[in-house]
Amino acid sequence: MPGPTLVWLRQDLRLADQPALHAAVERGGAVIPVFIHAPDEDLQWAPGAASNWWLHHSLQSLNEALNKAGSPLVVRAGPSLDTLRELVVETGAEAVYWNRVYEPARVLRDQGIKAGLRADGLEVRSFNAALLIEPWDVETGQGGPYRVFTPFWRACLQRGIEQDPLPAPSRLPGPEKPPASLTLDDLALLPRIDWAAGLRATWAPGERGAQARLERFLGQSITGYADSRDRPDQDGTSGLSPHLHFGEVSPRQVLRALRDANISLEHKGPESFVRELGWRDFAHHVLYHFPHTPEQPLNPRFEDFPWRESEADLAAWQQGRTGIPIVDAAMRQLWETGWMHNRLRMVVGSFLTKNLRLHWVHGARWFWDTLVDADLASNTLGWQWAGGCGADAAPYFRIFNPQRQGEQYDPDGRFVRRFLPVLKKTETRYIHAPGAGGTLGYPAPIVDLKASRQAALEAFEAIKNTSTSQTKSSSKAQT
DNA sequence: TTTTGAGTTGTTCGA
DNA sequence: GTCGAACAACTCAAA
Repeated sequence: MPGPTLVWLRQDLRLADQPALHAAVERGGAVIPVFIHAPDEDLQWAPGAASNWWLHHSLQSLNEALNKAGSPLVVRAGPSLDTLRELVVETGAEAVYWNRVYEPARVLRDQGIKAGLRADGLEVRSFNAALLIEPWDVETGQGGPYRVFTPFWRACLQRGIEQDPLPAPSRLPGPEKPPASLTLDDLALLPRIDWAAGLRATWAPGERGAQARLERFLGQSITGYADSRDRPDQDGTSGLSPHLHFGEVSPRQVLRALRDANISLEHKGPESFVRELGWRDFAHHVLYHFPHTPEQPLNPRFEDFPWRESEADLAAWQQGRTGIPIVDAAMRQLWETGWMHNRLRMVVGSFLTKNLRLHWVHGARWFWDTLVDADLASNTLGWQWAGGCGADAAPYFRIFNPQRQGEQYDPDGRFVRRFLPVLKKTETRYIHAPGAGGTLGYPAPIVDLKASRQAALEAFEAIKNTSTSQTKSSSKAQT
């Protein structure tokens, strides 16, 4: 009988299609699932408040499932390597398994941990649980990483993205004597002042919540997804982003569910949804190969971009009082529900970086603290794209007109009225520009859209020919 | 090495 | 309201 296996859980908080857990059961011997709280190891990108709220509930749900299966979750706090070593001593574990993560700081950390534990004589294995294609699985004809989505995705599809998900273990052999565990409350992940009512009303963290969300999406919205996904006034998106981030469901399981429901990937809706899963992988690809991008522009020309600094404007944006209804409603949706519709992320991102001309990192930081789906890869890619300095080969400087976006994608103003009750009685023809019709209690725009657009174009002119946009060389790391 | 085709999500203007 | 063209002429990736 082999000695126990520690399964170190991070962003893979599920039992089904769980490669590390599955391999630990296959190995034989006791299986000890472990969660280690070590936010310091994420350096300046430690999880934010909304993300921690989700994590608490996801761990709670996971613990119930693990208990039922026969081996309760062991919760610890402290440096990951030291904690794993302590647990090895306490349990007599002979192996440590985990599923890989791809954030630069964690990649480095995990390399060190793998080497350290192997030097201790342990069997260490890591697995892919989170992506269809891992960052090193595809490369360009020249042998480098991709910087443009479409060729990346073509290469992924050519390679094949479907793989059979693993079944959930029916039973987990627990240790004879379970090691001591902290309670979830000990981790103090929940806010001290309870602002999470809107989150509770919106979300059901955990593996079952993820399955329910997936089933609802496949039953309701996937057929018309190609169009309805752009409509914040409709329930047209999957809402799977936080579940995917925490690994409560895997993209492989999502693909399998599509197949099981006889939904053809050839059709427009499903095809565009699966491409969004591709964007998720692409974000991980870019972050892995360009680890400086959470703070530095992928396109180095933007190092010289003349960003403005204005705490007042930043605060107005954060708090949803810019005087642009679609922007303000979106920022309040974020604050209340911990989530924002994808199109609105582009709209508020463009407004912050182009109209207010504030640095995109300010936006990335605010999203990081307020999103339940905050993910370093996706957040970084999204904000670099919004700022114009990222993986977007378009030959012009893209500036959204938020009023126009509102009129186009929230034509009746239903979304705006939902999050800005002060505009409840505003006529629809004025709902996206109440400044023109005059609405009591709603601020005038803090910036003139036309003039600020012009100023952004001029600022872009200033850096256009400063240098070639050769990206910084990538620093590859091994896992 | 050089060439070629193509690139998530847009806006404005004028017919 | 709708449609097509102009915008300005950039990079990426593959052939």
